[in-house]
Amino acid sequence: MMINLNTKANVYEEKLQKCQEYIDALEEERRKIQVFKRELPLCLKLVTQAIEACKQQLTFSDGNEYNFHGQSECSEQTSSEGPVLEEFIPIKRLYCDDEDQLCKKPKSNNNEIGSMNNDNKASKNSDWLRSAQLWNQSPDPTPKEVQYSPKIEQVVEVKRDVNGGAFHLFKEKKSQGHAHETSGGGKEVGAAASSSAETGESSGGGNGKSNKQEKEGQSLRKQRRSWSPELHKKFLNAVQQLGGSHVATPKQIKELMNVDGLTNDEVKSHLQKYRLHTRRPNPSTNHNNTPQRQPQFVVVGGLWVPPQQHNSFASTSVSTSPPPATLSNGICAPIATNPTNVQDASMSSKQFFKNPISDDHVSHSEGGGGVSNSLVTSSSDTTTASLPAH
DNA sequence: CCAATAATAT
DNA sequence: CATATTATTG
Repeated sequence: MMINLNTKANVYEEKLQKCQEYIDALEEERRKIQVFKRELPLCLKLVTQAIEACKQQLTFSDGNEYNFHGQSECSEQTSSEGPVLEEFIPIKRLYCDDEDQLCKKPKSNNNEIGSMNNDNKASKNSDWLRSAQLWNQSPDPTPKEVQYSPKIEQVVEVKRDVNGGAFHLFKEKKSQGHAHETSGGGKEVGAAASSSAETGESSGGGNGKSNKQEKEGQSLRKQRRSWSPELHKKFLNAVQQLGGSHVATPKQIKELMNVDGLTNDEVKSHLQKYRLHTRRPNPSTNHNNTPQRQPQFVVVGGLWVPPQQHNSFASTSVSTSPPPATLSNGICAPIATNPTNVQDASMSSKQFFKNPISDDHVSHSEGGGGVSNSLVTSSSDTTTASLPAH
């Protein structure tokens, strides 16, 4: 008898302990999502409720030992809230799964998404945050609501004049040594995270599914991609490496840039514009003796600078000779001098390649292969410059 | 309303 | 992939 009681008590103890552990786990969980309480208010609430419920179970269970379905209650709550949460599918999947699991919710919807590794939530969180990309910065001054699901993106018309801001920002940014790409990305994660990401390709292979709304295909044009200076810089680098805008092919460029979420079409389009602009931006200005050949600006390490300046610090002898002279005797001597490719830059278009950015070799450590864009890069490009082509 | 520029169609 | 056209945005 006593033995029996003893074991019973033991079992009970054990259950109590388990319950306590469960509560602990829940609390830890809550602590984790505390950070996202704005984004996941319901989730937080849910967990809190669960904790309370379990605690109550603990206290009450003193009297009636066996109503140990603390969990059942839990699941009840979950299920009750479940429907409400349906609208926040992504969140639920991402963050509330754990609870579902813990609660051993009977219905346990094993969606295909279930394949998602539920393991380290922490890393998942960061992943989620990391998905922010450098070109679409959502300035969204009101962080309170983040759009998690790309599906409702059309609702978020918000302001997309962000670019302007970005540009200014970069302009001001004298970027010293450090790569703003990474650091910036990391630092601004919070802000960037609120971005709705374009069509939702998202990074880390989140949803491979084409989330094209099955609505009328016409209505959704892809979100305009804003070519931030950073992005454009990468583009330039890629183009340079490939030996000029005319030989570079969109696909190659895209791959060289190694920017995820960037599509061929986007690169193509940008390349098109780039070519247009590099070709003969402003014929009228060119009425000097050396027509189109002599660039008004040369690019140095990604910088557009007036030739004089460039010469001044770039070279010694030839520099003094004015463009016309060089043309008469030699072919674009100055250009040759300048190792960096001289994209014919006569474009006077206001903004296209106005180069506020001073980023010499900021260019990274990207996985795609080191890009040394600096002066040493492609002297081969001089060929491009030298041959008038068109 | 126009120019610029990105997306899409050819 | 290159161009042409169309849509969108400032």
